[in-house]
Amino acid sequence: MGYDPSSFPAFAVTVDVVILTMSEGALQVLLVRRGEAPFEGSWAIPGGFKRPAETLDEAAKRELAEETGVDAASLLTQFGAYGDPERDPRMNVVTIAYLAVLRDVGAVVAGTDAADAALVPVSDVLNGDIELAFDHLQIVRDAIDRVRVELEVTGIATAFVGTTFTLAELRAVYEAIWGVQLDAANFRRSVVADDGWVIPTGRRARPGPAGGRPAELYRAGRAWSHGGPIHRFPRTWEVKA
Amino acid sequence: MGYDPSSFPAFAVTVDVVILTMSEGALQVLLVRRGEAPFEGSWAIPGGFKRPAETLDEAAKRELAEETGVDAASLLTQFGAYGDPERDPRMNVVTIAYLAVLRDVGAVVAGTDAADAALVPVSDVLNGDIELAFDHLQIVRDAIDRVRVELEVTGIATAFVGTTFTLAELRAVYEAIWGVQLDAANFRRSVVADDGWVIPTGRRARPGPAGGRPAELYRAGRAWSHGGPIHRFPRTWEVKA
DNA sequence: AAAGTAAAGGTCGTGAAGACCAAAACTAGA
DNA sequence: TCTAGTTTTGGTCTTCACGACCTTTACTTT
Repeated sequence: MGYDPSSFPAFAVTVDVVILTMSEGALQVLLVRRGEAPFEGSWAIPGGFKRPAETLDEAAKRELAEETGVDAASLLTQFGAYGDPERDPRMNVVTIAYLAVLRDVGAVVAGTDAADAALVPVSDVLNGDIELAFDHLQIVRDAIDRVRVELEVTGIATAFVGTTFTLAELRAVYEAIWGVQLDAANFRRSVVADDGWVIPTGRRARPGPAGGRPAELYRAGRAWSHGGPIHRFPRTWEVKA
Repeated sequence: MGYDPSSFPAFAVTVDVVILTMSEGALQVLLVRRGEAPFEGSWAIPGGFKRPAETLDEAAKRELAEETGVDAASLLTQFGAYGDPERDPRMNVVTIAYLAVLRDVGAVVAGTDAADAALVPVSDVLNGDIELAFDHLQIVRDAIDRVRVELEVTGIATAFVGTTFTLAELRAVYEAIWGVQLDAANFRRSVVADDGWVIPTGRRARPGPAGGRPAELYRAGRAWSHGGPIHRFPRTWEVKA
């Protein structure tokens, strides 16, 4: 690497966080309304400059805390870097994108550096109903792609629900993110067969307003480094090229 | 995002490429010997500064071409960003890591900005027999992790072999990367059942020096966006936490 | 010609996944 | 209190993917 250490192209480095949660049966993303140019007034995913003394992971954790008040997310993973020269009209900015999964945050607190913040359904973002600043639409798309495979390959699903949950709630996570319908009985079998992933508490949940047999309450057990209990794709795979 | 566009922390941004190939039945990584401090004389993965006018993908493609002469790799994917403040003793450097897969490159040409270059078995790197500069050991580890799941989840295996190959060669890719033994008959069944992934050419390969029935030659068909034909994990999954 | 080797093809048993049905346990309303 | 509706939970059955293992085919070398 033959270069002069003192003369290198300088870039701004930011960390952006796609914060996902389940709310009202749908997958939601936390957006902030930009308070200044460029893209003043439009929605964006929260983020900010990396500080010279912190790591990327620390920067992501800090941004998440500033925006939501949550200091420890259920999950916070880096999933991509974006550095197109024109992605920020002001200057050359390289951003490292993180995916955060939170159990439903009731009241979203607007962070220190955002004029406004809101949870919006990801479907509204993906189909273009809500326009995002910069290349944030692409970043959100990539985040969704990531969470979809993460759901299959790790035990990430429990990160979306509370500390105690019913199997129906857990099933709703898969159904919302994958956009499929899962058989309740078969789902239960797969999940409890995966010994240790969910642990029955012995307590039961109150049935909803429609009645029905009260569901058993579970809590999250161990996570998986590779291989979750539920799989999509009946065995027909999609073609890329 | 309340910041002053003119006063932001400046970083150096580099792109590093982990170049993998199969050679002599083992997974190999391309390393360059550093010609200057720091870590002068030790091995590193090739990389260099991102230029202000190019995208990250373009920078990776350029680095790959500079180092190997190959202008179009079978595969070139971004898989991680590294930005620890102390990762480079001279200054604050954020690097974006790419994974490149090449069919066996016979003669490795030392690039313009490297004193020396060589293919070394990844096992020698992973077990510490070969020490790498900076945090490049971690980067190579992550690259291997990535290629292992990519192998299962996409049709990436054909990127390691030539334009025409036998099923035994293809099977060797899986066996080397996953460190497993696969039954030749079952492997064949899985692969050809995945209609369109490999296409028989009708021609046959010359048997090796040990003799044996000549194998049919195949060429790569379409790739997969998700879901390859071969799966590891007999059904026992590893625990993370 | 005989022995050796690797590819290719077959068979069989196990087990996972999905479709579908039935029972259990609650709510709401008559 | 009784009945209808709803949801969870449990059961059965079929299908099919996967791995273990064996046989046949087509070449090599001696």
